[in-house]
Amino acid sequence: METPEKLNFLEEIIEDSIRSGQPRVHTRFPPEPNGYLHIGHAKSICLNFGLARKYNGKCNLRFDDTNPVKEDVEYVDSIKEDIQWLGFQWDGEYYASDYFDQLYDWAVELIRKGKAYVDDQSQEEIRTTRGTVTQAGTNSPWRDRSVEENLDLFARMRAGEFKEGEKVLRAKIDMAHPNMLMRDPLMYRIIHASHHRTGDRWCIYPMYDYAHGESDSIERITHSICTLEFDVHRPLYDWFINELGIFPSHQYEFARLNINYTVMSKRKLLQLVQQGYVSGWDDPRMPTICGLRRRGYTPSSIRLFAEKVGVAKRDNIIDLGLLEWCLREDLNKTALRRMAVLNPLKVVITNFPEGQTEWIECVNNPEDPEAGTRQVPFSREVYIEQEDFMEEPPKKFFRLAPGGEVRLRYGYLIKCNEVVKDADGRIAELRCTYDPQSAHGESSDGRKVKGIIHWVSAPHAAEVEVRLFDRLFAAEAPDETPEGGTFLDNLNPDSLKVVRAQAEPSLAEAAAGQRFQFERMGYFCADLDSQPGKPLFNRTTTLKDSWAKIADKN
RNA sequence: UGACCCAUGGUGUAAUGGUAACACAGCAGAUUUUGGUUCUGUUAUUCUAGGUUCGAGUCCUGGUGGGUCAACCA
Repeated sequence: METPEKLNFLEEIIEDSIRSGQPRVHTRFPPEPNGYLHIGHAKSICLNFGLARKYNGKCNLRFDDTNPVKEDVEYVDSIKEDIQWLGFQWDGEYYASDYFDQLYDWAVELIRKGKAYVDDQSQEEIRTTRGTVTQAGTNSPWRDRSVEENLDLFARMRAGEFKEGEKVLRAKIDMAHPNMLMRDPLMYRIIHASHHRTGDRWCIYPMYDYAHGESDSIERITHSICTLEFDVHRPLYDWFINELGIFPSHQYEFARLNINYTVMSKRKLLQLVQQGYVSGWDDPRMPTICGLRRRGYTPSSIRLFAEKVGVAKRDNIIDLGLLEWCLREDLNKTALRRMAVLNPLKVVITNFPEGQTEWIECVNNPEDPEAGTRQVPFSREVYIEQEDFMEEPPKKFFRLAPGGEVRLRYGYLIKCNEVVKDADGRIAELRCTYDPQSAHGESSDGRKVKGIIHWVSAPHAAEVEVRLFDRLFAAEAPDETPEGGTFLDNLNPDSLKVVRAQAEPSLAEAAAGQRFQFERMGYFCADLDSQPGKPLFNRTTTLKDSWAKIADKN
């Protein structure tokens, strides 16, 4: 039985057009190269490339590079890297700047048709005569210049005869239009700046609204999808295409992705970087794609997330927990298990011979038999997690306590006989005995213990640096601040904690980018700066922790 | 106060005029050498008022609530 597939509204639109005889699907992902991509862009990438893939169509990568003062090649490189890392490949690499000549010719055509004019008003005058959302604007005194004069002035704008702000080219639509964007929108402005691709060839640059639809049209894009805030731009998008009589691309809008406990605007992310609140665009706490990558997220977990959040036109705030769930879903199946103790407490096993090492076979991944096993050393002195021992355990505490017994994961049962304290009364070490008959899940008399804890042999342990990340913001909606506040006030002061951990020896040789599950502690990834012999791990995310909930209730 | 978009469990997303469902989260239990994983069960949903219809989450009208738009940004 085939279950009917649930289509999102964009797929509905595409399938409608297929049914009516328009089978071709061509999308595009159109970033401006003025910053790094974030998880919100990942949703758009998955949509554009995913739709093309699903309907045997194509998806272009097009850089919307119409504003030379904001853009840079540094960004185009990072954008390409991020898209490929996510698992997508574009069918063509294009730049809006490749169309500057065509766009110029079309502007001349609109002037000839009496649909565009050169305006001499200042920026201030243009702003005030545009009116407001409730009041109509007023016509520019230059609105009715002759075609010849407009042609001459526009050519001289291009030739560099005017200073920035002296003149602009405007579409002649309707200064009383209820949609503000239709009140004689600007098509070209003068910018005497070098462009990262066209250099100094141009000193007039097209605005987004004039360039975007035409670029889509040139590439014969069938479905131009963008976020909701461009909805009011659609009439203008259509207006230019209609007036020019060119290939009719169509724009469709979907709700952008929002996630709680983070910010998604490029401006704010830039601020975090520039003011040093994070170490860079790829700080593992950032919602940027490079940040998530460095943190240890997998491409497929992000694709799964994009699929799970779906696509609609309703504003949304997705729970960060869903992204983490998608990550664990992936990593649980693929990450090799290792043992590392983040907050070590020394345990001496008094009845284990001094100087002896026993090698214990440990499963690399219980979810994947093919991952095999490894040998881990065991000896008289081991480290366990401080939080796995309590002198006065609460109810349902299955871990170690005075007189209590737990199993060392993959190893023996140990019983705590003595708690040794230092001069300040702090627990210095535990003295335990082990049951030599208790390997492989057994015990000398058939008794069962509920607690299983991870451990590392002290003399064999590798000391490693581990960075424990928490959410960057303490507030669910960091943008919502009281009067006079900023989103920076909501930064989580404890978003980064660095510890020196004791890890099983093999971890010392981890290569940058390798992912592991440290049993019972979470998923970790060797950082970009990690080197064999001097490893550095990022905690990608914790494991689900149902004990924490029980402990909270106590 | 203008135009446009949106409104379904806590969070998302479906239901295409005919039994309101799925995922995450929550809760309860089973399994488990990770308090992980897996499995089972379970709580909880159509903004509001009218209208059309045998029948409305879906169509229509009004209201309410949220969002977008007044950069020579994209």
